[in-house]
Amino acid sequence: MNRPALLTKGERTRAHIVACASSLFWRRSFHAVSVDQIAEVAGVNKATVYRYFADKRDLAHAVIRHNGVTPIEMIFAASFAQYEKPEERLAAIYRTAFLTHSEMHASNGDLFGCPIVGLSLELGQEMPEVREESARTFDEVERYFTQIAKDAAHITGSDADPAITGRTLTQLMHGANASSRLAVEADRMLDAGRAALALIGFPETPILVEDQTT
Amino acid sequence: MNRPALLTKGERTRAHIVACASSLFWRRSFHAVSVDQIAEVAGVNKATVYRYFADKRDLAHAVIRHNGVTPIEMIFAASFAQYEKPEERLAAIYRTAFLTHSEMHASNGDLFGCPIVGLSLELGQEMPEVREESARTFDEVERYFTQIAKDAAHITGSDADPAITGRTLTQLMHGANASSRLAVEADRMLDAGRAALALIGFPETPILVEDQTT
Amino acid sequence: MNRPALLTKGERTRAHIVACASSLFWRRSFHAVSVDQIAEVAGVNKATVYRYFADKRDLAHAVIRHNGVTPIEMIFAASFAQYEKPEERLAAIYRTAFLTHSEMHASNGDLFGCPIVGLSLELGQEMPEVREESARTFDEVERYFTQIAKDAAHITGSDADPAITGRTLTQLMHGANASSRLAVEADRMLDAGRAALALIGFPETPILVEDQTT
Amino acid sequence: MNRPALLTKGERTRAHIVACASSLFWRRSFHAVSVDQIAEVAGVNKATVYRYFADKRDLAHAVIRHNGVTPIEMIFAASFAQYEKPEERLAAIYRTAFLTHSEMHASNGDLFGCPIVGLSLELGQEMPEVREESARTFDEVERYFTQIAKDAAHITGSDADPAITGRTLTQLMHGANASSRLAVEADRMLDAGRAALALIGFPETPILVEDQTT
DNA sequence: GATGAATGAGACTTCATTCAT
DNA sequence: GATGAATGAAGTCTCATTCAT
Repeated sequence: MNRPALLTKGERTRAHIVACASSLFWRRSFHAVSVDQIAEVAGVNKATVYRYFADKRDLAHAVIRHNGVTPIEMIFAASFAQYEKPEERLAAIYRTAFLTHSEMHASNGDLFGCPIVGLSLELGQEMPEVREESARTFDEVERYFTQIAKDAAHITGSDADPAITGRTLTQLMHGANASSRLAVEADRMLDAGRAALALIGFPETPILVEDQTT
Repeated sequence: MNRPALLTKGERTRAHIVACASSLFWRRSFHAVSVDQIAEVAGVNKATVYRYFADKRDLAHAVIRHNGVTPIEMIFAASFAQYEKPEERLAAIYRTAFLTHSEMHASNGDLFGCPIVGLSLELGQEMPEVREESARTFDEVERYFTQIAKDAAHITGSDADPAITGRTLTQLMHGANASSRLAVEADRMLDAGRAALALIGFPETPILVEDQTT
Repeated sequence: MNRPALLTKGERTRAHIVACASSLFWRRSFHAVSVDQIAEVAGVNKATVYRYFADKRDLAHAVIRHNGVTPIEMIFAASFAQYEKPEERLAAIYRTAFLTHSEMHASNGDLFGCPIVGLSLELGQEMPEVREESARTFDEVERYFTQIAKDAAHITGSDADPAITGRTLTQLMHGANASSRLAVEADRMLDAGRAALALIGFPETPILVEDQTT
Repeated sequence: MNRPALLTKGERTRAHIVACASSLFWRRSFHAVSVDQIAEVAGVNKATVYRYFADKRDLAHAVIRHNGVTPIEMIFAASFAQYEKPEERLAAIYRTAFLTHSEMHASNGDLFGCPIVGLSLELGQEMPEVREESARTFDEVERYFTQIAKDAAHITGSDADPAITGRTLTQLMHGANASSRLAVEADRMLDAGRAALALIGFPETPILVEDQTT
């Protein structure tokens, strides 16, 4: 999508289908979305979907991969690239997550939490590879959080184990996504963000520039 | 189930169907399980299912209610009844959750996290009532956790807002369930439990009596 | 079909579906007939077909079994029951086959040869069990023909091996069916019948009472 | 194939596609093989298939024609060219058929009988032209066999009608192919060959040089 | 209170075919 | 002369649901 000319027509079609499927799975779950609907939303014939994906399960794989790399690059790596201080990095991550959720809520009237967790919980038994792939993605997330914890401990002089703090930060983000979606309140993200900042010893760091709570 | 003689035959059949459906939905998601399969597992005719439930969605409601009340009674209320100190209550809650997950893993080779979240994420859009019902359940959980936070703050003299801590504890439990299932590791529950105890100011409280980390 | 009251409703439905499928496969081959068409001809819903048969292949099995037992009982056993002399038995078998073909030709304008061979040739690779089942059926046919050959040799004093003659008679019947269908001429059956009678040493035995060669 | 330099590239491509389709139809039937598979086996693009053939049915015609001329040239004409005596010609025909089947069995583990009959039986209703074309082919076969019968009668002094014997020989060959394939035994070909030789009055003529009965 | 039998709608998937390059 | 991309129609099979007994 960001390298228009470098993709062949087929690659573009494929990527477009993945994006559409991803969005639909996110909102309505894997089994509640039919291949017909995916094709319709993507504006292609159903047979075209099957030209690029062996079956519906294959689409789930592609979606999980798509959503594993993309958001990490866009949220975590971006925050690390832009900021140096651990608390600012953490704040940036939650800020992005919160804003994403807020916009989603404003434009859709709904809000869909983490695009991977739902799919992985749903398909965990049926397609263990999907769960494994998303577990790998969250390991990567945990690495980012552990780095933040380590840097923060360096500054605060805390002797807490950064690995453990990293895991807690990861779980807190899971919980933030889940409770945001269940309560349909983006603010839950901010609550979690503040708790996360407190956890690494920077309770005062603001997440939003102003008090623009939604 | 705990009041055997007070249920009519029909009520028992109904309860049995709900229990079977709950277990299946938990493991394989709502849409991946057919009414045929529920009937088969329950050992009744499919038409019998429809005698007790208007349709499949109705079953989802029953399951959510079943899983909202039961675990709270069994885990949270039990812990409050048995212990007085907030840290012991919190430790008991995580102990039970951990042991449940461990046993599940040992006997099934798999482990299914929270029986409500998956269903609610899956059906959030399609059946908002389900999401609302489970949101109510988690509000109740949050009340329990807030009580613990308040009692703990009383002892430690912390001036943190118990409402906020309660919410964080709730989100952490969400995250613990999610990461346990995704990683297929019951130990994630212990990690979260320790983080939770640290959060309320009792980092030394043991969750398990010994080091029986399965 | 011949024991109306002894079959449950389900068994009748099942038998009816098999009969319809058999007729369609015979005329148009297995792959050229859709389950929809079978259901329509049988006057039942497609899902009903799948209530009685695991899949379309399962229907092929049922059809092969249906056509293995029935015609042998009806043609071979009947001829053996009615006649004693080997040449009369052989003549009766060919007479029945010829008349069946003639009637088929008269009423349908077409003529479909052996109801098993086509299916078995078509599915030989894809479903070896079907081929094996029909091979067993033809072994049974060969046993009948071998018996005729033995009885005939006893009378004529021929020292030809009845097993070999039995096999030749079987192959000749295969060929008669094939060439009748390909040429759309029931008379081919008579040609083969006369050759068969000559083979066992009774070239003069008439197949039809009169010269009613359609 | 035997005039390499005289074919244009297009003609070669076309012939190659026919050969591949023929082989696939033979093994797996017409309807069980998709145009995709034919293209893949032939190593060409699917659209290329449609450059040479109007549709799939057209391919069936080409295949029937291909298999009508070729084997007759190769088996019957060759035998007539090489031998003079009718019994030697007949033995040569069955020898070739037997060896072809044996090799097929040895190399494929399976054995596919006559490459025309299956297709014709399958498509008899749907594409009468196919059946007619193959009927013509078998008329030609019958002419060869009738010639053998006439020559043999001349030698033996038999007064049997060569036309009738020719037909019987043709049907026997049909039956030999069918029973070879159904039983997956090339030896059935030899059985039929011996019966055929007996039929024309030369029961002692050997089909194979030695006793190399695979 | 329970069940065997049946069904319409819709799921996933593949087919033969065409078009633009 | 050949191909990658696309499609409408049709295929097999399953679903949630109902009815008669």
